[in-house]
Amino acid sequence: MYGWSEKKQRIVQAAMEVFSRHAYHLVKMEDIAERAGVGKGTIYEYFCSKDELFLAVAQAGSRLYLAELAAAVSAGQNALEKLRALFCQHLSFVEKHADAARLLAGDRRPPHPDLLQAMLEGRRQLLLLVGGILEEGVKTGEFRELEAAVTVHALTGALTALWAAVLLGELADRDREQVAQTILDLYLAGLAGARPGPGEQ
Amino acid sequence: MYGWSEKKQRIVQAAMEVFSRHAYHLVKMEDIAERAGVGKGTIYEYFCSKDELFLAVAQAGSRLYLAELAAAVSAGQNALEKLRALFCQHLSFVEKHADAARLLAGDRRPPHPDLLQAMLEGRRQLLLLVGGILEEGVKTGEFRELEAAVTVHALTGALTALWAAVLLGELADRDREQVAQTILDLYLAGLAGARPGPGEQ
Amino acid sequence: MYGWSEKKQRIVQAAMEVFSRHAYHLVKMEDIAERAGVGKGTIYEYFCSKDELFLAVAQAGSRLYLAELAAAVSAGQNALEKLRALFCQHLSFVEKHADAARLLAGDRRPPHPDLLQAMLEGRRQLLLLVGGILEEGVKTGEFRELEAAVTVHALTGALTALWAAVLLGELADRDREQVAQTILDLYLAGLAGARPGPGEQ
Amino acid sequence: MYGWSEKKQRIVQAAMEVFSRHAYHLVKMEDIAERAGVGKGTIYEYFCSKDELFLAVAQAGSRLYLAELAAAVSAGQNALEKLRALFCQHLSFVEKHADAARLLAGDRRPPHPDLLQAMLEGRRQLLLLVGGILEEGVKTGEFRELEAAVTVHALTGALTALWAAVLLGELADRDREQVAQTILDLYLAGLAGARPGPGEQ
DNA sequence: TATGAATGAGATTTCATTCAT
DNA sequence: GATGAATGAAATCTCATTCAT
Repeated sequence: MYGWSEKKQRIVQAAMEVFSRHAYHLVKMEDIAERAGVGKGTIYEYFCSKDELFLAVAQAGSRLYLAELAAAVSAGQNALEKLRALFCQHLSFVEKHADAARLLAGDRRPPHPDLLQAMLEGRRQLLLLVGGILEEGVKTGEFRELEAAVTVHALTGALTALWAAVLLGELADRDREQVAQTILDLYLAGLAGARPGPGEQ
Repeated sequence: MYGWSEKKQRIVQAAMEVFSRHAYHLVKMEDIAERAGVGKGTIYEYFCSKDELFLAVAQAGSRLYLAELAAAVSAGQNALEKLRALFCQHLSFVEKHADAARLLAGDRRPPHPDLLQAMLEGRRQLLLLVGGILEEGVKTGEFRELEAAVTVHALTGALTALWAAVLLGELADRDREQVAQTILDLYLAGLAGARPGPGEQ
Repeated sequence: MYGWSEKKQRIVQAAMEVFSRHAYHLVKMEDIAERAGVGKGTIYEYFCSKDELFLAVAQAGSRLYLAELAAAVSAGQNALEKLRALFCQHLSFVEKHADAARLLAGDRRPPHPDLLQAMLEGRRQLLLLVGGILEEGVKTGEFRELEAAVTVHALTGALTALWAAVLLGELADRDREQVAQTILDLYLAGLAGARPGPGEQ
Repeated sequence: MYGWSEKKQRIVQAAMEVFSRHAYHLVKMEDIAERAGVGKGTIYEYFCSKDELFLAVAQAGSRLYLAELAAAVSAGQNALEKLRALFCQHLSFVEKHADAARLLAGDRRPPHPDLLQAMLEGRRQLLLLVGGILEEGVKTGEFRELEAAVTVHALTGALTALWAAVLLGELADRDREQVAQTILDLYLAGLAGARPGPGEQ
């Protein structure tokens, strides 16, 4: 991605903006070309099909997201800090990269069956990242014994749903930190438990 | 929906099967007609466009889901039971109605911008249902004080993610009850808390 | 036409109303059926195709027109009277049978090439009728020597154009008799000649 | 029309040839494309719909006709000469531009109601042109007092009918000049009057 | 390399016609 | 005879893709 020419970058950026706002079949190559400020044929210098372009865009978004997330998480010293970093970074991302978030939260189904595996790759990475945090927490005793392989879905599902809520403006009046804290409390203490005091966090 | 003719039902059923397996633009009206065992033109006797058919299918799936969910939830005597019913019924649904679940978990983006509001209706209903459980639990003291408007997204997000996991076969080896229990534990006691004993459940 | 059942008549009448107002390809068999108050399939009990129905309608209109015209003309005692009757009756027709007039003045091209000859039949009849008047007038000396085969087109063309003008409302403020007289004057005396006195008419 | 690209011209030309020979609904876009030697999609680069193409063709024919007619007429020194020029040029046109004439003499009804006004424009222009000749003639005393608003329809109707006759081969054996002279005599001297001597013409 | 005019496969949709009732 | 639900051939129009410039 970093070796990409400036023009290729422009095309991907434009495509992300368009694909994130409209369903795949409503997006015309010409729309993307226009927004990128290049000719329609130029796109085909860099991508051999609309499908491939979509995949590239989805993967670019996915990689950007995962890179930022992984970086933030890895800065945490323990599972708890990592979990907090996960939620905070995740919520930051949707603000900085609304288009990418909209794309990643949107169509799950690939535009062509052949791309299914490629489009599931990002999901796998995220499950690994979150699963890793869970397992680390269990190992260190920060978290109780739990079934990481199931729990991980609850956590990643929450992430996606938070993006959707933000993008639909349903959390527009809320502070990001406050939202992250609320979610963190939920997953740490549960619905029934007392809110942990500041010292425990 | 119950006043629909048998043929309309067949068409919706066929459309759900096809739309749930392939992206909107990959689905041809002819595919649906063929699967429904009717002529292509017959679909247009009942739906004026592909868009409208898709919407009808999405709404049929959504209504079916919400009806089953609401029925199960309302049988619970308190918030805790309702939450358990929510997860159990949700996981049952994906087994009985894999197509509907695949459709509801799939495309978030409407095939045409005009349909956005209609397609968000099901989401609103679900948020109300889950939000209601949370608020009831807080009122009765079953749950601690919490921000229902934020928490609700974590819960609904988990639901969707569980479907995705099931549909991708990632939970194929797990018992549904066990999964529901794991999730329930997570949301009741949190990651840090001790697993509640049987008496507390 | 007189042996037609009442239902066939209703269908032809409805078809005339619709075909006279909209281009052939904009008219749906269902429109006609609805206006006739019969089922769509019923039309096919009487006519085997849309083409044939159109032809029947055109011919019905044509026959009605020619019959009325011929009757009026034949009442004239000489060519001059016949010519006057021609114009008067022609202008009456568009008032009494606006739909038929609109149809006859409208599409010249048949909806299918095979129908060309049939649709030219009415035209031939009209040319014969008008040509006959001319030849009679020449023979009796009422009219000067002239080329009937050419002149006849000028006269019939005027007829059609007058209908068009009436149907477009361009002669709405004029009395029919006055219009007929003006046209008659034109053809009798020409543009340059003096208006013939009443005794000459 | 003169700024049109060569390809657009080809398309209009091909469309005129096809539309002039077959009813609107029998003409397929592919027929036009094939005759123009372009791809089907290429037509849509220049015209957004079949309707619009038809309108463009009709207007192109109409403009060509009116331009040639107006030029010929304006060369006449007086009303009489103008009237003669009108008939001569009119008859020339059908020989040089049989397709355009066939189209203009054919369907009066627009393929879509919305196009009615646009398609009546040419008619209006012709009525103005002919009406102007009549009024000039009356003013200069070349013609007697007459109702131009009515008479004009007789003249334009004759024009159309002459085209029809020519296109149907009914005047195939006649010399154009002779036909024009016959018609001119009719309108100048009438049916009853003596044929004007050469000096009067 | 960059372009966009040209293309035509392929999609949706219409509607004349059929035929079981 | 009368009906209208069902049909599928066929039309318009779109748009991903190509390729001459």
